[in-house]
Amino acid sequence: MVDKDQVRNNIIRAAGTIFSKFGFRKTTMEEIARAAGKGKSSIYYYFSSKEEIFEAVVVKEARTLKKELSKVIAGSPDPLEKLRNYILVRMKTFHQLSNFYRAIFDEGLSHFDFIERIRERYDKQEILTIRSIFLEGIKTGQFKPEDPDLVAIAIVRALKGLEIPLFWTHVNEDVDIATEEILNILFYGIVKQ
Amino acid sequence: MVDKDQVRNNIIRAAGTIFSKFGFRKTTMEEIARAAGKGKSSIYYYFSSKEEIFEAVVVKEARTLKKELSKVIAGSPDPLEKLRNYILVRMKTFHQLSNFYRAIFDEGLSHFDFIERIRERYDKQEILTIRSIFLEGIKTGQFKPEDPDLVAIAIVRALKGLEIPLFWTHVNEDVDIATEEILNILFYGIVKQ
DNA sequence: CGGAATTCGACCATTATATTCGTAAAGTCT
DNA sequence: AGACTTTACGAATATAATGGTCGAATTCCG
Repeated sequence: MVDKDQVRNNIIRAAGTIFSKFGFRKTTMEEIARAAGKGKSSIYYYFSSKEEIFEAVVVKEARTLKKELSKVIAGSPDPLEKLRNYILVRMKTFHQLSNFYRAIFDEGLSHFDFIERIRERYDKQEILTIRSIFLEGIKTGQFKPEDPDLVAIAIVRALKGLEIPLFWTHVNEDVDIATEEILNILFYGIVKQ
Repeated sequence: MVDKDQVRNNIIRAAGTIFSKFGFRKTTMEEIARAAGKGKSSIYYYFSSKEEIFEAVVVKEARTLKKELSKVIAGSPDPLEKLRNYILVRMKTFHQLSNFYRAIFDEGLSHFDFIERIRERYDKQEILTIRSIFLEGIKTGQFKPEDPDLVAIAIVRALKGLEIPLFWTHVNEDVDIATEEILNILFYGIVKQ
């Protein structure tokens, strides 16, 4: 009982790396089991279905990302730095997990209601976070005193816009550059001069 | 007739990127077709099977690698540079195509006889190339006058050794470092001082 | 027009795969 | 040790995915 969670976590970790490489559909229980060092049937002792494993992985991944972003934000007192680092880390993570997240958007995979929920909650949180950074920046006089709600939403939309080519084309290398580019444009348009 | 080759190449290119991401097994005809902008059945007008497409991709990829390596070797007159660059480029390419090549080694996929043939020919060629560079280096006095055949084979084996963890673990980032490391060790043991 | 080249939807046969189940092995407690 | 619980897995199954075929439609081109 005590290390059932241990094994569960192990499975989640193993499954995570495979999902992130091949997405939901192309990942088989066989592979997950092998990567976790167990027989295929044994997995069902810990999870009732492939979807449940996927859900666990998504939840864990979301939590990790959230933690990482918090750390980044706390890392610098300068709102400008904060915003820059936040966006950079967020894009990098999404980039790494492109296959993984593609599974979420791909085809009929969107009928995973728990994903919709996570996604929605995440979007709202992200808007709030950016809004808050932006507000700080207004206070310090570094950002123009625009409506923070509108600006936050605009930025989130821009980031979402970056996801699309990120997940569908295979020209992944360009994304980092594109992100930097967008960041610069964003700042030149946002920073009070 | 004239742009049948055009379409064929297009299919090969499309299939190549998918194979390189997911390997032979996980890549479906449906995906290849979609990526090539054709219906699934239409693909069979140009290729008689999935294996045939795979073969075409492998051949093309091998040709590209060969060309790139030739260029690198011709690029520098210094045997030491040559060897270093050769190994670097070779490892980088194999690294990028890890999924792709994994398909070759995975499970029962090795009964693709044409792959065996390519592989064998490639290994022999590689030994000759390295041997030749090493001989140059002996002439210039930069390498110890060891038996070039044995040294070449040893190096090729070392490179092959690097492939294994390269293709099977997921800690891919470490490989570049590992390669550099090996290169340094190799040179410190090889370069006359 | 008329025939050849090209495309594709519908279909089939086979395979792959998620999940179940019965049972074996490994602990655990008394 | 023996009974009882937890954990593991091989074999079996039902279903979905997929490679490949075929004939009909569409486009090309003289």
